[in-house]
Amino acid sequence: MDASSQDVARALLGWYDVHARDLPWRARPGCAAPDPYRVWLSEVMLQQTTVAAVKSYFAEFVRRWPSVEALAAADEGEVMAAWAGLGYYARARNLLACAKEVAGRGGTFPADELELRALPGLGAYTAAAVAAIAFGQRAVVVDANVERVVSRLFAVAAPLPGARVAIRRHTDTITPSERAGDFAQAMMDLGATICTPRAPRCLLCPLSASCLARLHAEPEQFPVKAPKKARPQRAGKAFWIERDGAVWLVRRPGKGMLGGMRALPDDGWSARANGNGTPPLMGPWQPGGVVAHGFTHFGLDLHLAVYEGDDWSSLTASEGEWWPLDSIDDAGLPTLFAKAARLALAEAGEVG
DNA sequence: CAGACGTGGTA
DNA sequence: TTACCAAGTCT
Repeated sequence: MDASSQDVARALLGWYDVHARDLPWRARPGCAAPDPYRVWLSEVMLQQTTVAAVKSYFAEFVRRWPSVEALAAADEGEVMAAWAGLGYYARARNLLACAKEVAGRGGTFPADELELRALPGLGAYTAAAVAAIAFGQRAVVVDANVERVVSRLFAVAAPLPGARVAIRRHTDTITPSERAGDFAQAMMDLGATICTPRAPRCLLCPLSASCLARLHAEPEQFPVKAPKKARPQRAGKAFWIERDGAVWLVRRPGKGMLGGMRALPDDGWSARANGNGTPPLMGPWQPGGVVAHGFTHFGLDLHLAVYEGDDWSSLTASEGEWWPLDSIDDAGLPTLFAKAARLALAEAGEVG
């Protein structure tokens, strides 16, 4: 590490000592060492997810499952339901699988980055982050914040994702041996509050004197990104089947879209194709409203179809369950189907 | 390696 | 309203 790299780390840590965000999963300064369980849980929740969205989920998870052993013993359906609304549901499946692995080794997370990387749901970023934040290891932590800060600091002209190798090399250069966890969190706090995607607050930035983007061009021009592909628009149906104050819910297959989540029956829509219109039982159906929902890789117009018949005999318990409408909020429906349920209940309310 | 994989907030 | 963006991982 040359002198200027040390200057960057020193300036950033000095700024962090004053301006660190107070977040629920962070150890208070001067208090006990961070709890690896809380660090890991928060890092998984924060993957592609905002701090604001994570806070209430983190509080509820640590309340219900205060330790990795407690989480490892949890019912999978309850974990999936507790994750409902947070998105990227493979994270919840991997979370439980990881908890079981860690519980199997005595409830102790490995402190080594490579061993962490081998656990379910821990990729390059999360393994480095947990090694640094929970265990104080020097690890090169690169997330979207760090990519933005570093691409500006060094005016990296190559577009993402190809520039990742160069950005990682630059990050390695400025990462200190001491306080590696604070350094990583400081980079992320800087990216979240000062070195923002739009209108960065360079006048408040502790690194502005070293920033090549600020020197040569507009900082907003970094990071350079490859153009994005168009997002297809799809249409499909969700089926609302009500009986004696309960609605028929199914469990989606373990993998793929909304995998493992409780759901309304649907007609097979996907990112690739519209639904085929096939309902889960024969009989009279009435069209309901439409829910517009945006996924990362496609948009969906979900058309609600309401069953108006009185023969439910073809619905078997192995395929689904009757869920009481007065506790529909506890069903653990992902947001798309929670919206659809809200719409169905609102329409029923208007009629009745 | 490019695509699959959620959702809510912001401009 | 559309588009982009957020502490990525897996295949």
